[in-house]
Amino acid sequence: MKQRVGMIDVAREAGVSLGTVSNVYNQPDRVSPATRLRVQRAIDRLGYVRSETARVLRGRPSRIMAIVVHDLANPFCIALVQGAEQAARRAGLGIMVCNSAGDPAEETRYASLLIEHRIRGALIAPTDSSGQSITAMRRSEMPLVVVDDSRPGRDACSVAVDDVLGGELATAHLLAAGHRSILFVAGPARLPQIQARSRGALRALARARLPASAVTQLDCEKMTVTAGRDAAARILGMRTLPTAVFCANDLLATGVLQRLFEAGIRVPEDIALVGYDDIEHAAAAAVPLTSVRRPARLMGAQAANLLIDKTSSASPVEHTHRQVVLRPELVARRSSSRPGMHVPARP
Amino acid sequence: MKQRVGMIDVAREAGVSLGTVSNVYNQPDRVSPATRLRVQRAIDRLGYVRSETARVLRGRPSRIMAIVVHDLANPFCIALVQGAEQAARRAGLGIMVCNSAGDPAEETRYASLLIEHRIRGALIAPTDSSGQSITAMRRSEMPLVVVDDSRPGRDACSVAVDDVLGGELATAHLLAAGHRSILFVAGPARLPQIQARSRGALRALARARLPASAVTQLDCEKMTVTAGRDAAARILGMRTLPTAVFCANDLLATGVLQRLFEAGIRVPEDIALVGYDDIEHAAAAAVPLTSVRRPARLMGAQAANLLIDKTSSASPVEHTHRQVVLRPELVARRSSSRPGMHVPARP
DNA sequence: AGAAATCATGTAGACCGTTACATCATCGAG
DNA sequence: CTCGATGATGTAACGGTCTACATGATTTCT
Repeated sequence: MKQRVGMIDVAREAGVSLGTVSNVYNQPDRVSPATRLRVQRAIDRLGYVRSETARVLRGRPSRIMAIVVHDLANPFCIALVQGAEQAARRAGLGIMVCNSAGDPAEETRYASLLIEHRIRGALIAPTDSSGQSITAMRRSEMPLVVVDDSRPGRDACSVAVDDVLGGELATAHLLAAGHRSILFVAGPARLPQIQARSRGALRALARARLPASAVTQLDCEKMTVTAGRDAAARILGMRTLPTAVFCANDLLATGVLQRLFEAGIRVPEDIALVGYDDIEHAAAAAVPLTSVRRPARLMGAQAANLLIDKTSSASPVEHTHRQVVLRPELVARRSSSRPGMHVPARP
Repeated sequence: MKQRVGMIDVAREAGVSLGTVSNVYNQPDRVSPATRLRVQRAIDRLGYVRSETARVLRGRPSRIMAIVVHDLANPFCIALVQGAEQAARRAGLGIMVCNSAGDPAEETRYASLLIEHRIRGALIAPTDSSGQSITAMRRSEMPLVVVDDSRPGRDACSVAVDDVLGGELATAHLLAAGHRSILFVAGPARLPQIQARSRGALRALARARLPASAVTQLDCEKMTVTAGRDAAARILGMRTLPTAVFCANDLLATGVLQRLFEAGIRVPEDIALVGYDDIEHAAAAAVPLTSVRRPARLMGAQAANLLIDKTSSASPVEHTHRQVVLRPELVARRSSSRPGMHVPARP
């Protein structure tokens, strides 16, 4: 069982001093080509690998960053992760994925794990608005980028989508198709994203000079397919059915679609349906789903790049927080098309 | 701008020595309750957090482990990650997710990143059979668990599914429904998993005393929805259509289903369809998809636990590699039901 | 009772593998 | 002979863990 081989061993093997080996890595041009080669050979011979652990301890920025999401089962989060992973990979970094599963306690636990590891920084899609873990991280001076939190906070970098506009787009689309009885199937009302989308719906009504009563809201505890099925069950129990349903999320919409289908209600003929996020699944559903697209991969990538810039700049003091707000986009598909003017099946 | 606070600061604040603070963490019962409390208070007051970096450098096992998958876009891999993440969380560890994107070079790059970081260990779903990165890791003595590689190697821990059985189950199911002209839409033929499923198909034929010609194979470069659409296009160009299609993967099956539908071919009436993996999406498809279920989350969790056990045992020398092989299971849904005996729509 | 052994607490100091910085040779040019 | 370059060396951090040892109080033995 051989001992771990360190820089000293390499130095001895190459017949130079410790510092020279370090220089070969960090200031190659300060070392004469001959010595450099000798050191290189020693490194290969011994199969030496630098210890990041020691480098970080010495003050170098870590090459690991983290992304904390609230639901790994949600394709939107997955897309965020993919985007971030891709950007990180380009910069030679690795990504730690933390699933808070919507539990603020888990989020906090992960936060302390990350702080203890002195990682490069974190992308965080906060679970609750209180932002306990965020303040914990900020206290530890860990670089942070907040993702998918629409509230305009000037005290941190963030990447988000204009959810008010998103809600407006969806609603306006349905209004334009003639719907005057729209149900907004919302997620937990405490989430700022949900509130924003709801405000967007109202704005659409105002723009169209229609009464606020044209949209009613139905809150759900979770934003999953199952929750969508439950919501649909509640819809079916209503005295008068809405003519259109706008869901806060494509998973909810998928659940609603399934349950309505089972009840023999046709989409879009009987009820028009619009989702949110435009996850990949949406286009391939039984009835291709109209949805408000949020560019998740792009968001992940932008957030990661923001963090990388932030932590690469030589002078971290003069850093100003940047807020990126992306525009959502309505993707019309069959689930909301007016009878007789079907959108072709091909996505 | 305050200086980072370390153990010495805590010690000074509590009026004890450095070692005592360390003992409060590592051997709490060696220090008197009074002192312990005093130290605790100092820690809280100063907002001190231990540096994992320093601990690892001193020889403590890291609290980060990694999982390397070949395609983050594949729900099967996501499920693996979810399982591993859950298990890791229970053990207080964090998971680093690395997407090799099917590129052995990336896999190797990640491998060295992981080694440099001296992480706890790695779960790896290898991209190519050569296993370059695996040998790199093994040379560095990093604990390893191979996931989803069916080849029986006694030189590493592994968690896999019996893919031969999986291929047999799917084929036998179709044979039992009377199909005698089955097409196996395979992935890259070099992948051992694909080879195993193919062998399974042959075994099913042998068991049923049918000629090997009852199953033909169609290779695809990738295993994505798009590849599935392309495969379907090729199928449509055949002189005589098969009566059943068995896809190496649910993504392929989804693509095939879409393309066949567009061509006006009904599933299962005209062609029966069976997928593999049983991703969540499969049950919710337009035509619920029959599939061979692989318990991905369980695999991820088991692999993670294997790794945790391995790295927690006091005596790492007397460790014997364990190979876990799980049984796949056929989940019959409408896409393969015989006309007239429909499985109910509800998944 | 006095010496010795036991015990609970703390302390001191040597690492772990790097990096940064100050120092020190060496040598040709002016 | 002094000056600058240039290249290599030595060493002090970084923030912990851990072993060995000092301290004093309490118990045990003779």
